[in-house]
Amino acid sequence: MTAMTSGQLAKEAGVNVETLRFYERKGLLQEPIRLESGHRRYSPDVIARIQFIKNAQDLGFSLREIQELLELRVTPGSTAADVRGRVLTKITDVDRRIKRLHAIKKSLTLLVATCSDSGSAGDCPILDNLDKQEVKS
Amino acid sequence: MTAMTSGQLAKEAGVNVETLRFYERKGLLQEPIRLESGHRRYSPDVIARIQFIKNAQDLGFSLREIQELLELRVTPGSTAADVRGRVLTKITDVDRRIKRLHAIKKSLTLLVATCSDSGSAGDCPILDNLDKQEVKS
DNA sequence: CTAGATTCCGTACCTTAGTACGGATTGTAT
DNA sequence: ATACAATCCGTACTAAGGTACGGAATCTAG
Repeated sequence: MTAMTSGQLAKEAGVNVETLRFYERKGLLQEPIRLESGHRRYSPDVIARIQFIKNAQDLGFSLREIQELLELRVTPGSTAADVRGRVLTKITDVDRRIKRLHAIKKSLTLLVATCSDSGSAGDCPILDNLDKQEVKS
Repeated sequence: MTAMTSGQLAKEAGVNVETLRFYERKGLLQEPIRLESGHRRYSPDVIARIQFIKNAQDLGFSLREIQELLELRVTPGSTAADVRGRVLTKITDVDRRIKRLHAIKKSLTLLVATCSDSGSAGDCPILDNLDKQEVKS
């Protein structure tokens, strides 16, 4: 079986059929050839492409960014350094988010320390502190 | 000036007027009294309430969660331990997100190491690796 | 008093990443 | 041949957190 239907591809790749159409609209998947009937016929290579998308998503890339990565792949004149740059930018981005979460955690931890675990919610110092709290990121 | 218009409140609190209506619809802000004309009249206390919301947002709480916190405040029978519990849950959540971001960063860093910064994008090993990459969270 | 600013309302729109729906065609198996 | 499954399409809907729009009514300053 050298070619597959949308249903088969969806199953193989572990995505919804609707998702295939969605990716196609977004330009993440090339428009496949069609039968006379209009039904799509996919090359099994598309499975790998979908894996690529999912892996990149797992690494924190948005579909927009993934599209750009995929375009780099085929754009003449684009260099490996370009690709590397995207990844480095993403690392910086991830670093920022980690820092921010650490700041949040710190604030939350301080907040918990103010609360003695007894008494009514209305008297809970946490709620009062939320009136003044500030997170530094 | 013991009472203020929506425009004044919005300005004082640093939010959009539309946001006030939005929060009202969401139940985050109590419906204010109205003039004969139907125009809203706010107590200056609402500024603090909006600060509370913004601070809690900064700490990673969603509007839904903030609403629950605000409800705890006035629900008879709810305890300080309840409030404390919400915050502890949020800390756990933040921890999970931090761990996940660390795993992502690690993978991205490994990815960058595979790329020699020269050559064409099509040959970049990063793109090949994205076909097999896996993030462990 | 009148112009221009503000506020009112419902609704639509935005982003992201899909999922769901419903009716019309095909494809397939018996 | 007939039934049932799969696919097609456009559109609408979801979540979250708002922002924008347009027309009507009201408020305020000169």
